[in-house]
Amino acid sequence: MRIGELSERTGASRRLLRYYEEQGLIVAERCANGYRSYDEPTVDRVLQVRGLLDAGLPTRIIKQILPCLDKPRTIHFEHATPEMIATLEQELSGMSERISCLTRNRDAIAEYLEAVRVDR
Amino acid sequence: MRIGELSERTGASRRLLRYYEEQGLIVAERCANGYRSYDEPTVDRVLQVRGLLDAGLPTRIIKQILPCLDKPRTIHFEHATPEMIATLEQELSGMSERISCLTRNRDAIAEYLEAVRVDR
DNA sequence: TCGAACCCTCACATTGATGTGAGGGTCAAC
DNA sequence: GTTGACCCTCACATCAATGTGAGGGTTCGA
Repeated sequence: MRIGELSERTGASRRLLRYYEEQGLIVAERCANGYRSYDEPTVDRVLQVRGLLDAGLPTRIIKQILPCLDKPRTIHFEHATPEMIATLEQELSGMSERISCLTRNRDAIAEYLEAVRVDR
Repeated sequence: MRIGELSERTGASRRLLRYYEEQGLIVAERCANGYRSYDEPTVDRVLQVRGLLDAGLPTRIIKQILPCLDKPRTIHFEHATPEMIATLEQELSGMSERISCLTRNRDAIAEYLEAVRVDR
């Protein structure tokens, strides 16, 4: 699949897809004419990247954790250096904090909306 | 409390606190000499703002939802315009998506860490 | 009364994620 | 063989969240 189709299927602009590649978040084959060529799993990959990005993680971190999230879940020990583990543990707790903050606030908003709806 | 103390207690730089004020996220009294003066609840407010910011919400949105999140939970109907409600509903589902994406990935990371720990 | 440790405003710099546009190939269909 | 819809690279623009520093007041204790 070429960049246009990937863009349509993921909602990410072409520019952005090239940026993700530049950041090492996705990879692209090249056709003889220089066009980028993507395989099917890249679609999910891009969606996951966008989800994480949207959740506030920087590309730098996403790049680090993506290899651990591949399916089928092969444990890539090459990535499991002590620093890597430490980074992951740190990011893990950061994500948990983020999740609870988001959840707390989402629930508060839901509660507010509920109250407003009922009360008028 | 002055800006220095608030900064220390929240972990936000002085510069950032002034920025939040500029964005309408927090308010500050002024002393006779022009110094900013904050009350106790501002500490929590700043922490909440930082949590939301870190979770990926822009100040523009945070500013809109903050009034709905005040405790004691007074329903501020002035804010409850139809557009406001629509914005909130939209933001609500966005947050839910974010939460599930974050949760999914956090769990995957936890699982990975678990596997790596056991396996070596 | 001097210095340290605060505070102020203003304004320019930076970083990360994006948009936009110029200048130019490729390719299929007409 | 030209047109339209793709693709390429490069580079400058933008926006939000921050950093940083200049230039200058206030407060307070030695």
